[in-house]
Amino acid sequence: MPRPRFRRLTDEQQTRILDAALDEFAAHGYRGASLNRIIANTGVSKGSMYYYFDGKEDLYTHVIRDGLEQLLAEGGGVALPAPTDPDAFWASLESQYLHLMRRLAASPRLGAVLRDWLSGTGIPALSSAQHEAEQEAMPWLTQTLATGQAIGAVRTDLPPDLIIALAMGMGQAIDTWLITRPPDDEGLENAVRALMSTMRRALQP
Amino acid sequence: MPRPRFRRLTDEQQTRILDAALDEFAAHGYRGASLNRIIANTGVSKGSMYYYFDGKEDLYTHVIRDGLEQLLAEGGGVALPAPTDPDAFWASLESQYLHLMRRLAASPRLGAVLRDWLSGTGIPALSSAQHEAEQEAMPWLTQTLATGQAIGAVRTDLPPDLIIALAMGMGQAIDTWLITRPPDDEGLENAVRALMSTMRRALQP
DNA sequence: AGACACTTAGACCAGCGGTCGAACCGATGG
DNA sequence: CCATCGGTTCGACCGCTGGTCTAAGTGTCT
Repeated sequence: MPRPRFRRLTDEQQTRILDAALDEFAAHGYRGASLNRIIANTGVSKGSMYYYFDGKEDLYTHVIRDGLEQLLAEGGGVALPAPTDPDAFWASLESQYLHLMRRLAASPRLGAVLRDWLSGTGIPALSSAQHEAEQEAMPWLTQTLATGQAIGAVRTDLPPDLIIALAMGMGQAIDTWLITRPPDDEGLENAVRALMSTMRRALQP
Repeated sequence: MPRPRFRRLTDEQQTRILDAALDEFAAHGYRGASLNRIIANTGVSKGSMYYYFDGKEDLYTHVIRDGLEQLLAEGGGVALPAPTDPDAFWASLESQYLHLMRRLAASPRLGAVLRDWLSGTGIPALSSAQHEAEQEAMPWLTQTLATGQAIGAVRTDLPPDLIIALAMGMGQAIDTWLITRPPDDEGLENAVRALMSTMRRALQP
């Protein structure tokens, strides 16, 4: 989504800009972030920044997409060998979720910015960023849901998007709850286990 | 939370200001709202506004608290005669929740501003507003949870605040899901029923 | 009448996201 | 060798934001 010009910069310049942006967005969220500060930390001029990106939202979208890609790329996104019974399905989900949470815990800046993005569903100015980046995660969600339903692991008496919304809502609840705790790995594992069993109670047929 | 001076204004002036604020906050959320616009619509001068309120956040907090109070006052907050068996507990919860949602559907401005407030948990600038207004709803939540656990309607193997977080997360999921639908009353009733049964699955012992 | 606290008013501030025209740079063509 | 022309860089500038501050009004009590 950045102008193609941006991709023509040297990698060093690109990462320099994206890094400054990630810093700022992670520290202050979308609305609190100052594009001027990002620009100052980058060293590039304002005119150049607006030459590369359409504006603040465009830059934000790019940071989010980049982060999601990076997060899902490493084995998180590709489906494991399709489970054929409910137990295996939920176990696989749990391990994937744990994997995801571990990666998020390992890169706090990315975690902060993604959480900010997730919570900002209602901000109208960001609807395009929303749409843009949702394409990154949605296919995985719907497909996982579909296989879950196909093998009888997930109930079919609710609209699919409602099921997804419920799952995401519970996940977010656990996530924000976890943030307030000391994030040792054992606690994380327990929380994820608790979440998945609770989710299974709610979402199985 | 407004300065005491504000309460000394005539009721008409107070509602004039609060109404303009509600309008603006409902239309643009906290961050998108323009205090200058509120001031212009109010007719009062900037100096006076800052004489009554500490600033934007203070005004927002007051609007939220006022709205919550108003929402919970009319029979929503007071506990029904304490149910003594799980079925009654969940049924009572369902009816209260339905009542709440109906009232929210009936006053869209209040709904908009409360949703904005709920989703903005992460905004650090609003943490005080958060704290302030949470006092309004928290006691009811914890007490309801406690009675639910006492009569065996709610599981006790998870930390109480986690249970509350999960319930709120599911509620929010349903809520935002509902917003995208045509909000006829029958649909609302079905959604609430689905939510409460799902919540019960997840949260009962 | 004078003093005093309360209230109102709006000019002013730094910072925001975003725009814009001038300057710079390397390649191309006469 | 110079002119020209896209692509790129730059920072002054714009209208707006939330917030501050001082000066002027207003009412009341001595």
